[in-house]
Amino acid sequence: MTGKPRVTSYQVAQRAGVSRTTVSLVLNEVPGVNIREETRRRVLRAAEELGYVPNAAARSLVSGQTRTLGLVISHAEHLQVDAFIPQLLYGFGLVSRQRGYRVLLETVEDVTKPDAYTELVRGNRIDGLAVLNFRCDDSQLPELIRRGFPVVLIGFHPWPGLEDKIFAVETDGVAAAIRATRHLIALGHRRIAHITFSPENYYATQDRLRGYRQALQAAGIEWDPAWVRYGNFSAASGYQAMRQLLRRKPYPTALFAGNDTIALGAMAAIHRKGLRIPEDIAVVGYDDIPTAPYMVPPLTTVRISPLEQGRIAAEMLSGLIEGNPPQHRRICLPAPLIVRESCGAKRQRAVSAGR
Amino acid sequence: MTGKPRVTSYQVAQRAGVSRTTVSLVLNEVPGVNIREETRRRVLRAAEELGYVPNAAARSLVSGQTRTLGLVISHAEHLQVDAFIPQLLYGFGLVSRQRGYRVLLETVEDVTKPDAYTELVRGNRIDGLAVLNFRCDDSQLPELIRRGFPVVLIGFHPWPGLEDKIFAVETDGVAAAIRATRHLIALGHRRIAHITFSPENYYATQDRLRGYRQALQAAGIEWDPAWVRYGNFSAASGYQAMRQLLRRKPYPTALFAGNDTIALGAMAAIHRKGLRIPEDIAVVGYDDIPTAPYMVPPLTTVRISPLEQGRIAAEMLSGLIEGNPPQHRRICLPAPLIVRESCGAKRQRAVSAGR
DNA sequence: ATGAAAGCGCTAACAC
DNA sequence: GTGTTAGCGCTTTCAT
Repeated sequence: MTGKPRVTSYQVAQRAGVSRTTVSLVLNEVPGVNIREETRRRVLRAAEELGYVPNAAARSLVSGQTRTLGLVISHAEHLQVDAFIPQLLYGFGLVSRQRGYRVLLETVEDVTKPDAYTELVRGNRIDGLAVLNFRCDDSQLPELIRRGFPVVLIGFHPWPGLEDKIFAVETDGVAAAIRATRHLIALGHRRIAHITFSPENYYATQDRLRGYRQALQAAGIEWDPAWVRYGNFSAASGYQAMRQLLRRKPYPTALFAGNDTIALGAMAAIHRKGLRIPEDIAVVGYDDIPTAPYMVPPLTTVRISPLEQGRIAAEMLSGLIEGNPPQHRRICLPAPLIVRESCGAKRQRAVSAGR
Repeated sequence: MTGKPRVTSYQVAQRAGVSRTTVSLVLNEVPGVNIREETRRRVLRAAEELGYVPNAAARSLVSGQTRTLGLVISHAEHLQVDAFIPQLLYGFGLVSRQRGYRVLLETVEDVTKPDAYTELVRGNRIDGLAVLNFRCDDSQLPELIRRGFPVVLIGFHPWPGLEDKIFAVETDGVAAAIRATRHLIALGHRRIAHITFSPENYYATQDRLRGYRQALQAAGIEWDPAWVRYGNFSAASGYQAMRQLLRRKPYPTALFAGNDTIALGAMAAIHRKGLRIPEDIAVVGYDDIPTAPYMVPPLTTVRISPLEQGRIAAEMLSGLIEGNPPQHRRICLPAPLIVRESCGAKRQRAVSAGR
């Protein structure tokens, strides 16, 4: 396919007038081996001139290492609408590259058929695995973890019997949801609706629902199932769900949306109905996507840090692979409530700072 | 690292009572080789029972193939704010998986140091390369293409002397920008502003600027450089740019935004100024991101098809690798103008259909 | 129809 | 210090 003849370590050795061993020793800077400075130079020069790049397959065949990290994204279809994943990807890629790893992206559609990433592991394509949005009923992952394969979860999910073997980055979704809901309660709201994701979806979104209910309960507000609606991650689903909520009176006076995209859709529905935000209905979102400050009105929301989560996941994983397990098995990032105007706590003024 | 002993083709052969050759023959379904049905069965069973997965490194070492596609994203920081890339990723991943390829994601920060993906190629980590957002001054890629390495560009960029060697998916940005601008002109606007990206950025955005200018010129409207502002891909930059535009009178009566995210930011600035959309200022975007129908008001915009572009890129690339070059070297996707309400052509009514 | 043997490009234990 | 040699696990002629 390529016109150029392949450059192997043999060619380099020839040109430098040494053996392939020496080439390997020099290029890999093997510690504890002293090579004459002049030889060293010659090898480096030869490699440079020939544009030598070691064959990854050969190297990994003998070393057992691939210098590649697997990143599994189940529910890949969310890539289309969710703003969390790309930012995570960015952070993950950043650190991976810094540490000399490639990223193999595995987008999984159907997680119930979980052979997808197992093949990566068994086929020795990757040195470690970061998993996003895994399903509760995924059976392959626990086995992998139990066997000691380096795995980092993004977003934690409790696994009976495996708690002390799991490495994870996460945010405390329950606490954040409580904070968001309590904020609305403190503003005087009692009819607070919630739009979340289909029940069988992420564990993370169940957290938000749980936090929402706990906050209501703590405030002595009775929980009305009719005020909880299910959508997916899209603005369209938020729009639909909000329309349903607005179909019967009394309206809720506040909404805690499962994410910012849903919030955007819901806000469109509210505007359409001729109601004002936050005067008629206050809105709080979740994610703090980059466009949140520019919504109408600017969205009050919970800030999670996808970029940071990506960075940390890559750091933990590379550490794990290289035998430096992170100090803490579970890193829980803060998820502060960013108060803008959609909740009614602030009056209209300059756009709040972005991120 | 893994507790389990590695399963090699040897183990399978042992268990099935055949040689490794036979195992390879059976598992790879090598054409032109007849193997007794019973032997075949035994091998398959043994492999199944042992959970055998061929070692990728070994296989690629001997075959020279990796079954891996490289996807290079330069300007990786755009992952954070741009909605185009994740959708593209989704489409690309979808088709890649279908065709039996893995995806190696290479996020490049600094494209002027373009060793990044060259290592992938020379190190034989990938069978082909898809490149998004490459820079005009990238010097490695032409060399790769010239050598016959399978490369597909996402978004075309003219390369003198290489036109007949390039494979690309693209949309006609100039035509789309003309359509968008002309639409505004037809609505009676003559003071039409444009917010685009920094000049040294993508070729694609230069297209939009060019189309904008051509449309103005064709309508006999003088081009005023003061009405063109530069931002990056973010809503924040759109907000800032619009504020600048609103700083001096007369205001533009219409805006053609370089992308939807910028449009969102600009719309926030317009609202903040107490002006109405579209009555005071009409807005047209570019991209048709999934949330466009839910903006306030719903955004008139140009629909490009990132998912489709991703699919096609993966199709072209796998075809190229397997010796089935696509019929057309350059596939140019339509980019229709989706008219919603922000341009003022439609009056307020139900939210337009999503995508 | 099946098996023996060579070799892909590299690293690392062992000689010299 | 540097070269020789033996694999890593697989595919693939070439014999049988």
